[in-house]
Amino acid sequence: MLSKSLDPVDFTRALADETRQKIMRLCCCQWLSVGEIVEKTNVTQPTVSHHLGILRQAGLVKTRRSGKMIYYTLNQEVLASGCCNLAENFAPEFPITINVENP
Amino acid sequence: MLSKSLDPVDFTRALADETRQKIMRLCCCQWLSVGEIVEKTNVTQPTVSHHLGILRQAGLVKTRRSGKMIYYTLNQEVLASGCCNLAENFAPEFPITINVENP
DNA sequence: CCATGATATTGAAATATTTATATATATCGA
DNA sequence: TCGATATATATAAATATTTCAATATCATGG
Repeated sequence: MLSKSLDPVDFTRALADETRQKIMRLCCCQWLSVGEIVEKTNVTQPTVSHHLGILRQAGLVKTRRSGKMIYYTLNQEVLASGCCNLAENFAPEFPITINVENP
Repeated sequence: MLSKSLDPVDFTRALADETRQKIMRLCCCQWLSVGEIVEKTNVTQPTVSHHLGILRQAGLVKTRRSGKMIYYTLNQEVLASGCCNLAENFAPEFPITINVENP
């Protein structure tokens, strides 16, 4: 089942930052701990936490705790449905569909 | 032919504002003059011009002059391809396609 | 329970964005 | 060309965002 998608303003605002998109790229298809994300970006740990918080609030990441570490991964489903929602709202003449993978 | 789409950061930043989305909604399927857009929003004419400038720079609106007036309409094609691009970048597991209308 | 390591939160500085007022530019009709 | 109207630009104030240093919280091993 596809998730309920964000309001387009909230959705785009959550995405509209270079550092957040860098983080999103990093944990797009894998689970990374905060420390690993810090290593792979040029920003401090609190800054990474801040951006992860914004992404989390928007439902754009999933989290999993393992011991002291918290692992993050991008929620691609929410991302995809947000993109479709955006297109449905602002580009109705160019219908877009998600080709959901067979389960 | 589908246009070359924006960098995801530029694309989302252009969209990430409530006033701009209001303007985008207004001129989504119609041509509106700046004055008409001002009437239908709660902001002043310079503010509308400012936002139209941001949308124009991102290629998200088309313009047409008729006498003293300049008409704007949303470039749905750029919008749609930007959405697809975003999804391709950040949600590769949920492939999205534009169903281009038959020409 | 305490010390340690991982992540989150607080507070503040730097920067960017949004908005409005004032002004400039451009087009048209007389 | 002048005046009127439509839109754009410049400037500045208010607000929001990004970032970091300092500190707090949370989970684990001893």
